[in-house]
Amino acid sequence: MIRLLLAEDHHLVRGAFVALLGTEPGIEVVGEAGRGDEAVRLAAELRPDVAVLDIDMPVMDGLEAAERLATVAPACRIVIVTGHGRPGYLRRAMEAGVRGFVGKEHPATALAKIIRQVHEGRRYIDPELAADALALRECPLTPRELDTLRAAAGGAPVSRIARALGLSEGTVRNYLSAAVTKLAADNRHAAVRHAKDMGWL
Amino acid sequence: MIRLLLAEDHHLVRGAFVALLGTEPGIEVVGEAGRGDEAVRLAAELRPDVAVLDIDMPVMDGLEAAERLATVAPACRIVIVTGHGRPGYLRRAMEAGVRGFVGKEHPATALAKIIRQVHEGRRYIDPELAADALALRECPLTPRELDTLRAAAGGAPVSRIARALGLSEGTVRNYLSAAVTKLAADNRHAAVRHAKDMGWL
DNA sequence: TTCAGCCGATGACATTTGTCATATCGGGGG
DNA sequence: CCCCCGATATGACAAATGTCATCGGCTGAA
Repeated sequence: MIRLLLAEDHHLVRGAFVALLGTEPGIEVVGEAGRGDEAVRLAAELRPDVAVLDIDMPVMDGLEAAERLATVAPACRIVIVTGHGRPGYLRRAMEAGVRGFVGKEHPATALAKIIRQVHEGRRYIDPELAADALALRECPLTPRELDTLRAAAGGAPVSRIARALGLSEGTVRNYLSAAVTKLAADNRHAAVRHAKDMGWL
Repeated sequence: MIRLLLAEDHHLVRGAFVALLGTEPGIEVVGEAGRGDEAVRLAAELRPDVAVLDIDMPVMDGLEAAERLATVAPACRIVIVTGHGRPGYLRRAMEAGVRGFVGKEHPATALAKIIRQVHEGRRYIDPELAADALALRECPLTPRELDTLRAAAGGAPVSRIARALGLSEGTVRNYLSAAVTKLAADNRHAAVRHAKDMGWL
């Protein structure tokens, strides 16, 4: 019997997953969490064999939860489930030692099989998402350029970004200009979007 | 027996819903769709009693599908399911004659009950989302201002927006300026974000 | 009919951004 | 030790953006 921990912020979806997996022989859902930190706490307590983590959760996301689980409950194999296939997610998951990675586009019938496969110590990576990740380039931005871009998300004017980072306005513009150039974007807002899509932000 | 049509773009989630509802006595899932247009086609063909539509779907979203179903299959009662509780969605749904509206945060066990209730001709509105909607202010932007803002999302420069909408650049800037002023934003990008948050985009 | 409000446009102007050259300072690699 | 690179800054200039006044056409409500 595989003891499973399920983390997914949408209660309705989580309940549906429980119904889906509950019918599977050999799988038992022993815990449910709606946030990443809850999942970590429950995993430490329940010692499940496998944890299925959604990425998109409030307070602590599934990737951070996976990273913590690696130290808190190293015996627990992890399957990450994600709605939007941002490249970069997969990379982070791999670095955290995650063994399963599937998109929500994946056929539902395959999930139980994937869980069993991961439980046996094998890996499963959604081929669709793996293909995206292979095309993923290294981030060409320096750390400070990334900071600046991050602060620029949300449409703040240069003056506020400069204040937020404790830099001069000129410096901020230099960084943003460099980022825009490197990403071949029209302006910083497009650059922000691009960086987000590539999983660099 | 309630004949149910299920529309949800994420295959994994859809399959889970089928599992969840499949265990319910008196409910039978007769069709599944991954896009709004598919749902409309299937509803016309299968004549289900109730359709459960996710809002967030590619090509045609759940709200538009609901609007079309009102004419294509008027006997079919509709339950809308939504992940993010953008205000404005509820309003549109009500105008389309939708009888059920639940967030994905809703307890999963309640879904079957809601479907039965809607099938009987009663209504069910998620109290959480209803509260948000009551606090909803009217959108102060004119239709064209909204179009322009929409085209500005993603960081396109004015020149491209103008081309996309077939307007002069001056006009585009006027609209954007008006939108920025009305929303008390620093610039159009902040205005886009604000409008999105309010469910106006 | 008159008036208000939206649509679309133009021109002028101030401000914000984006770009570039250039400078200093520190750290790391050859 | 020297050189390069990243972080930080300044100044200058061009381009994009935001704001405002103003115009004419159209439509719906009073």
